Amino acid sequence: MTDGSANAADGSPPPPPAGEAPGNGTIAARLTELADLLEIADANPFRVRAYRSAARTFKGLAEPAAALLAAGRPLTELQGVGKDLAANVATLLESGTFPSLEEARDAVPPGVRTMLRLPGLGPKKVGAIYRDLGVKTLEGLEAAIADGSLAGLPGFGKKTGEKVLANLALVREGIARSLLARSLPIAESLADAVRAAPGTTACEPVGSVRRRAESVGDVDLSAASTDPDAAVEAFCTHPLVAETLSRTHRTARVRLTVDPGRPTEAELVVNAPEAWGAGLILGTGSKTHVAALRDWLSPAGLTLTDAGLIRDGVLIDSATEAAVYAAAGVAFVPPELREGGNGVLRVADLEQGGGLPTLVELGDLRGDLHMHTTASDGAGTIREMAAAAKARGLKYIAITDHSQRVTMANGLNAERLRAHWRAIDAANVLTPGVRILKGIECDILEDATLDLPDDVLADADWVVAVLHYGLSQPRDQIMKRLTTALESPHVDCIGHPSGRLIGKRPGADINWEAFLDRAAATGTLLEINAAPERLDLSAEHAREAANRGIPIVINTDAHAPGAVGAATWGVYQARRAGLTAEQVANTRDWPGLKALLK
DNA sequence: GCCGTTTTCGGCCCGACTGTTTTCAGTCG
Repeated sequence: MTDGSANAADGSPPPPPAGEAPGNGTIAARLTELADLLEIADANPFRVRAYRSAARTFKGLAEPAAALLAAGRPLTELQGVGKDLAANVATLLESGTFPSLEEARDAVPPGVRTMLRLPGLGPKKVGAIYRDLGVKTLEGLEAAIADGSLAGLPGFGKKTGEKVLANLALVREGIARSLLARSLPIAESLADAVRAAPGTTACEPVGSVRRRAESVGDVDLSAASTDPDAAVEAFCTHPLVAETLSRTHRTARVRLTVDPGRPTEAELVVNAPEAWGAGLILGTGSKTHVAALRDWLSPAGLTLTDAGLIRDGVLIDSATEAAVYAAAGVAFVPPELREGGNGVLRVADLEQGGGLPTLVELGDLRGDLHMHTTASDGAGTIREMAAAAKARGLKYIAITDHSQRVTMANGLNAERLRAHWRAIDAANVLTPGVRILKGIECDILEDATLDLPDDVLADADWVVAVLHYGLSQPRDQIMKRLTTALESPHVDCIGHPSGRLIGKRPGADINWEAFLDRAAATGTLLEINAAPERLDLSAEHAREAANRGIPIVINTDAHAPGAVGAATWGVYQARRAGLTAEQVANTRDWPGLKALLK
C-alpha cells in the first residue's frame, strides 16, 4: 500500500536523466522530504499535511506536471495544490529544488532524517531526539541509548531503545546502499555519456547494478575504447558528477551530486576493445563467481586479467564474455546468476556447463495480479488500469484493492467490494482485449483471521492475502496467521510474504522452511512483489519456493496506471532466483494460471 | 499550506496498536 508519510528516500521512483525536468515521482519525493523535515522541526502539522497531500496528488497524476505547465494549465487546478505549492513545484521543475526545501534541509542535519527509517521512530520522536538531546547521527543515537539519556525523554522508554538497536545494522546498510531502481538509471546515464565519447566501442554498468542486486553501493562502469582518456573525460564531466576523486589515463572515481536515496560514488574502468569481455566479467563479479571461473580457467593454463585472457604471455580471444566462458568450458552465466555469496549460484551450477536455466524475461509476462484503483488508495479507475495493462500487451489483470482493515487506504468492506466487483463486470464489457479479474488484497489480521468472510472471498476470481499490520509479532503468531491464509480454500496467493522494506524494515519473523512446505502442500501461489523497496519474496526464498514446485507470481502492486505491468524489478529478482518462464505462473494465459489454483 | 466558504478564518483522511503511561501521544499502514 502507499502511504503519504513514507520516507522520500525509499520507494520513490528513479530520478530523471540529467537535463530532463523532474517527473511526478520526483516531485512527490521532494514534497514528502519537506514534510518530513518540517515535522521534525515541529512545524504547523497542517502545513506538513498539506505537503503530504500534495505529494499524493502528484504521485497519482496521469500526466507529467511539466507537461501540464507546458500546456498552459496552472498547477493550482490540482487537488491540494494552492498558490505556494504551485510556485514551489514550478521552481523545482526548473532548478531541481526550491527555496523552502533548501531552508528545511539546512535546518535539519541529514543524519537526523535518516533516523526516520528506524521502525518505531516517527517525525515526532526524531524531532525530540534532535531538539531535546541534540543528537544528529545514528552513532549519537546509539550513544544516547547506551547512556540512558534516550529513555529519559518523555514518551520514550526501554523498548524504544531496544527496537532501535535491533534495526540499526539494517538501516545503516540501507543508508550506505541505494535501491537498484534508483541506481540503474544513473548508471545508464553515465554509460550513455561514455558511449558517446570518441573511440569508445562499448560501455556497460557492471558490479551489483549489472547483477541486478536489490541494492547497490557504488555504481561501477566498464568500457572498451581505443581512446581511454576521452572516455574518462566524458565520465568525469557528466552533469551528475560533483567531484572527481581520482583519475588515471583509463580509470576514474567520482563523487555524485547529492540526492537522498541515490548512490554517492561511481567508478569507471576502461579496457582495450580486445579485452572487453574480460573487463566486463571482472567488473561484474561477484568475487565468488570470478574466483569460481578462475578455478575453471587455470587448469587450461589461462589467467583472467583486465588486459584479457592470457596463456603463456599471449592474449587469447577475450573480446566478448562468451569467449571467456567458452575458454573455461562452461556455459555463459547471465549476470543475475553471478551473485555468488547469496547461495543462488554455486560452483556446482557452473560445473554443470549447459545446465543453466533459461531465465524468465519481462516480455514473458501475460498478466498482473496485484493492483489498486481509486476504490481504495490507487490513482486510476478500473478502466484506466485495464487500458494501461492492454497498452503494455497484458492479457489479464486482477484488481486487488485493500480490504476493510486498511482504513487509511480506504479499504473495502464486503458490501463495497461486491459493488466494486459489479463495476469490474461492467468494465470488462467495455474493455475488450484485456480480461479484468475480480480480486481482493485481503489482510491477514493480527488474530490470525482473514479480514473478509469466506462467502465473500469465495466469489472472487483471485485472492491475494497479505500481512500489513503486526509485523513484529512473535514467530508463533506470524506462522499461525500465515497458516490460516495458506489453508483457506479461497486464498490463491500470499502477497509480499515477509513485509520487509529493503534497508528499512526487516519483515516478519517467518519460519521459512515451514511456510514454504505449507504453501507447497496447500497449493498456494507466492508473489514476488515488484515494488523496488519490497522485492518480496527475496531471490533466495523465491528459489527455495520454486524448488518445492510452488508457482511464483510476479506482480507490480501498481497504485497508478503508469505502474501497471512495470514488473521490471520483479523480473530481475526472479532471474536472480534462477526462475524460468515455466516457474512463473503469470507467464501463462489466465485459463492456464487458473488451472494451478486450489 | 489548502480549502471553502456564512469571503477571510477555522478546520483539515482513520482506526488499532504500542509503549508509555495511569489516560494517551505517537506510530503504522
